[in-house]
Amino acid sequence: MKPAGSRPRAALDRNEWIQSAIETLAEQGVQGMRVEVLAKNFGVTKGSFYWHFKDRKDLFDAVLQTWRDGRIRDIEKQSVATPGREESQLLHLIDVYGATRNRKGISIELAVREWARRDAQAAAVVAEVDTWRIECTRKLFVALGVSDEEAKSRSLLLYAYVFGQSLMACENYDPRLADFKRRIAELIVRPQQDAPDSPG
Amino acid sequence: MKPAGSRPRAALDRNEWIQSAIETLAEQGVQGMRVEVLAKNFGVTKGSFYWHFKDRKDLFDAVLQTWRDGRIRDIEKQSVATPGREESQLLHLIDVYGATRNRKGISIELAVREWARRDAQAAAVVAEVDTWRIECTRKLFVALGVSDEEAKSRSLLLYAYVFGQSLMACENYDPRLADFKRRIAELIVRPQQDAPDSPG
DNA sequence: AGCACTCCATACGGTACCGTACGCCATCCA
DNA sequence: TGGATGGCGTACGGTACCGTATGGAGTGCT
Repeated sequence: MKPAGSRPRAALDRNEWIQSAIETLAEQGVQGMRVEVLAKNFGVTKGSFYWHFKDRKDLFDAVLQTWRDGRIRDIEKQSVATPGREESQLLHLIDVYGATRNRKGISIELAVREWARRDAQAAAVVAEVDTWRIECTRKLFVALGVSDEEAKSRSLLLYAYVFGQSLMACENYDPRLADFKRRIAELIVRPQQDAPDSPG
Repeated sequence: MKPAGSRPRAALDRNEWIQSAIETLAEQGVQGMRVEVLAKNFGVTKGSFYWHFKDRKDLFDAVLQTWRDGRIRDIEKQSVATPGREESQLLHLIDVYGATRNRKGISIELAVREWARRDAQAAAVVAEVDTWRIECTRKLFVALGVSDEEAKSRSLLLYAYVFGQSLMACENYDPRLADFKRRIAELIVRPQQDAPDSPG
């Protein structure tokens, strides 16, 4: 039995390094995942790191795979179609990526995509995740009765919008921003523009 | 009169450093703008750099201001409303940011926004540019006859979409991708969903 | 007790940077 | 023709890293 909470320190495993690296990735980008800095955050030296990992690239690969697996699980969990509730499921999806909450998840997303712009492996992982996501929302749209083309288009728009939104700095543009976002979400999700809603 | 094309090398000025730094920014991100690397690209040493700039931050500030000024000029140029052509102007805007051409401009955009996520000054510049852009497209939408709220919402959607699009890796998702993008652009720009277009 | 194995510390060499101090050459100006 | 100044090279100290080599404390096994 291991001395789980003893003073010196519990032994680290690969996964703790990976989780810590992902947090650093979110905060500082790829370049921020530095061996000696991660080690210092744990209160150990890099001797420990090089016990668990061959080199820095080994950590990078593990981070990418861990992110990929987590995303795929999440996507499947969030996109199981519940007949009759597809529209609110889509709206919920947009809301989840809405930057105010889930700040950490968004940061990781952006950091990985930034990474992908300059690294082929990361780009491949992002492509895989994107394809999964679009496929799942496409099914939700199809369940709403739109054509396949329309469903794919709207899925693309949905994800491009949510990611692009988190890139923009418009918090102070208009106090009614939350209303605007609701309006946009409905424009994306509604198969047909119909009812004009009056203020009040 | 300066010896403009003499063999040794024409003297550099601040602006050449700044332009080179912006290219590096697009390719490698903020961390890539390194004094000694930029100098080596010019075939000089950093002695030259520190003649033109106080320090690295001085270059960073200049890069941000240069980008800001260029964007503001571009936005004004692209968004002068031509009565009766507002819809095609908006479609053209979406097209310009369409990643396939204008690759360099997009790279700079993304790099600056990545920068802005971790630097308050950059964030302020991005906020300024975003506000300008949204304001200009808002006017175009208003000229199309939609309400102020709708115009602001669609402007937000438009820019979030184009930036988000360049973050995604979906080139191989479907060969009809170009069609999808056209469809999306029209969904964003059209004040009212109306005519169902049949295939063929 | 003795040994192996796990996990980490220490120490080292090497690289890529930042910023500064200072020197050198060309040009312009009186 | 000499002195000021613009523009850059050279050299240095310092820091923050990566990766390796090796030692050493703790634990389990026999």
